[in-house]
Amino acid sequence: MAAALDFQQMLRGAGLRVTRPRMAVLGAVFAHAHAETDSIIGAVRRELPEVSHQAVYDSLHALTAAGLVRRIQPAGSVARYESRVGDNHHHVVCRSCGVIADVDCAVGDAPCLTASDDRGYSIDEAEVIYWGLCPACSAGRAPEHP
Amino acid sequence: MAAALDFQQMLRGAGLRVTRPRMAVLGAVFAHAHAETDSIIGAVRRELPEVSHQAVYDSLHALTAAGLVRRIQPAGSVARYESRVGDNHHHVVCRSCGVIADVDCAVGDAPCLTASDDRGYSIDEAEVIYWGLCPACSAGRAPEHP
DNA sequence: CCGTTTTCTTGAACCTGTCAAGAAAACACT
DNA sequence: AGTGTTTTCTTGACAGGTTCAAGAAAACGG
Repeated sequence: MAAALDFQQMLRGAGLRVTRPRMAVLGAVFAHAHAETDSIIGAVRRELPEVSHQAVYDSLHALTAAGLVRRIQPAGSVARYESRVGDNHHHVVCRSCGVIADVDCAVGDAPCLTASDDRGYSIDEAEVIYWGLCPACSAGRAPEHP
Repeated sequence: MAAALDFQQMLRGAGLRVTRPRMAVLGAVFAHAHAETDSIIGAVRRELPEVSHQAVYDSLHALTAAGLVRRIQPAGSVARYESRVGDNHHHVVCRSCGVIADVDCAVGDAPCLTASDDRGYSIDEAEVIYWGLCPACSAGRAPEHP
């Protein structure tokens, strides 16, 4: 777990101003992987009860643009954020309850970055999402999100 | 391009009732690849001016559930639909103008369907989205969607 | 042709997320 | 430290895509 000082350095290193809301948002994203915006707002407010949701949205945008966090949004889901950036991992999403888990890239370092025919696009990222059922849901147990 | 009779058979084959809105929606999805919901509503109304958007949403859900069309929704985009199903192709999305193109799967038939570590999930689909710039946008020309 | 079931119409609501204006805070410089 | 400039946060309203709910209409089986 990264500490307050680390977050501060991360912000400065990315050329961003250090503010309480940003520190709290960064902490929330590191503490809760794949958290949706609403959860992040909740987590931030436990530390700083007065932050506006707008501040959280702005912070998340700034952090995403700076590459400190990554935004993921599987179809049918709201935006989620995670702190693992730059390590080319992918995600498994449960069709039933929506839970997301990380999956390291099957093929190596930057594998999928080449399409068979790139259609003339200049590709800079390959995103892989595996769809299926999480262990709990495939076992027939009640999903987290009924 | 598939004709009305084909659509009718597709619906029946999938155990769905044949209704005018569904026929029109199916036709619209086949005619316009990667069309967003709004465009589909427009296309359907050119044929059946009185359909409600709700009927289109319901039809799209039914067709998607039946596997006749596929719903795709890259992050930051609204829902889009396509008629190529079951052939394991993927998509390139332009970061600038949002245009989507099809890409045949690089590795073969059902390649990416195996994650290095599936985390206990029972995976049934691997979705790959390549992000980059389309030829027009990377050439610096004005994007379609300024 | 009739009854049952599914689907469509109508109209309203919801929920993320964004826009806009001013107040407050952070940083650079002295 | 103090000050000025720039960025960021607060407040409040708003937007667009999608869903919910109730009743009317249409499709299908017999």
